[in-house]
Amino acid sequence: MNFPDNNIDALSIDCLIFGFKKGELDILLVQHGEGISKGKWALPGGWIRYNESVNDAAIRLLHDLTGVSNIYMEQLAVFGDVDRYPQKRVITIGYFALVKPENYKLHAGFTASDANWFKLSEVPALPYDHNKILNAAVKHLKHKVRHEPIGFNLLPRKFTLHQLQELYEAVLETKLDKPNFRRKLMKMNLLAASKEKQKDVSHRAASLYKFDKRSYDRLKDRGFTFEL
Amino acid sequence: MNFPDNNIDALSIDCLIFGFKKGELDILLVQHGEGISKGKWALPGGWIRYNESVNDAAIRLLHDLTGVSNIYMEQLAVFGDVDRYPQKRVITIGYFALVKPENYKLHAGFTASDANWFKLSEVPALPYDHNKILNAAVKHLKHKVRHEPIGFNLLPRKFTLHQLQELYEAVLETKLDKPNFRRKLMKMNLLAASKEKQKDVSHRAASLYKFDKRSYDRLKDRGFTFEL
DNA sequence: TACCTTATAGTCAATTTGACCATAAATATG
DNA sequence: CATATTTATGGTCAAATTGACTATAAGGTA
Repeated sequence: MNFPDNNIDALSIDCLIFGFKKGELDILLVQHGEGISKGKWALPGGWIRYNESVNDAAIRLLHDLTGVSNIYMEQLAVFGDVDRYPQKRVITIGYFALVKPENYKLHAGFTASDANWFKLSEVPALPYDHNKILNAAVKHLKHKVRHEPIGFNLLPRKFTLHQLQELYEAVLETKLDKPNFRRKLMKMNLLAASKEKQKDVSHRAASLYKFDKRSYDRLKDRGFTFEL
Repeated sequence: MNFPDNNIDALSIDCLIFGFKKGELDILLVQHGEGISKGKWALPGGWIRYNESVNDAAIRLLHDLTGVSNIYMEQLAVFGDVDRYPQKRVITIGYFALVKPENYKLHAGFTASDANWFKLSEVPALPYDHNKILNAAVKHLKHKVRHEPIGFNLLPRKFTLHQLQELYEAVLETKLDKPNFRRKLMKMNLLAASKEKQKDVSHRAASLYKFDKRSYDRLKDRGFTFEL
């Protein structure tokens, strides 16, 4: 098939890129340089090219922003209210992504005034229906994190159990009991202990673990479902 | 805002309408009357009008087929591969819907040769990427039915615990222990017993229950989550 | 060395689960 | 009409899991 390389201009993609740092969830926003909403922070997004799949478009957009290409990503939802965008009818597909701290740096080409991380608690008023989209994404994250082992995508490749607990506490907005949390996670057999320990802490160093995707896939085949 | 009343022709909706009868899941398909795939059974779908929201378009399409307007419905996903549709680039939004047996009759205007229910196990090869979309929908149903009380949307308003169990057995493709299933569901406090009993059975009649959405909403506010 | 601080291990009662068995209520049959 | 048959509904019991804690270990720092 051979399509001209132009855009489908009624259909856009908006990215909901979450990060986790200092015990808080972050979201990546960009500053609009032109148009009606100039100067406003908004969800990063773009147009789908005529000869690329919707998923490929999302991958491309996420890569352009973060420089990372194997990022955790999934469709969130389509937002298609008639008046969500001014002047013309634009339907957008929200893409939900989670990035690890090691990929936190923005891609070359972006400066802090172009694109930046915002604590979820400090997100300003966004243009269009972007606040609504963000709320839907947060709700999705809260739900999904309890039913599938995706939280690891917000942590470094190697992490301590305490870091993992802090993540869940931040996402679910609740406190968890340390020994119980630990016991539950360990019994699932999803974490592979590495020989390494935490460094540069002024107290006993915790063991570092990795999420063991192999084990998870095996368990899932046998009917296991992650629940927290 | 005032838009011309034409279509956004790069974007369609396809509906995945599930039903449940005789212990088996059904899916509603329509027969194409024109075009390349003439005579083939396919997912029912249509175009989004320029002046209606995407959700409204889905509601309209579902109503046109089933005659029902308060049907359980949610977005499934966007399917946007470049070559999913012949000749031109069409991106489609899958809508997932569940209908109760009392709404099983097709809307006037459709005959059995236009639109019909197919057992999931007897679905023919469908055009475009419709089999892929259907598979995604089945997977979604299997997952969601365990984490949210949506199964009731496939049963009559009043149902027996055994009917409910049969539904879960069909969806999850597994056998469940009757007394345990019963105990678990009852303890959730989501089912309101009606005074009525099953009729026309040649054995002890079972009590009929209704799903109590009020209770569920109250419980959910207090942090309850449905798990099966 | 004493003393923080956090990691990690263990205890115990209460609850939930899984695998059953028992009884009840209705129709069907001889 | 008694008895079999069928499904509903109610229990039991050991095993596993959870929730709320307490205890000890392993570093650092004063």
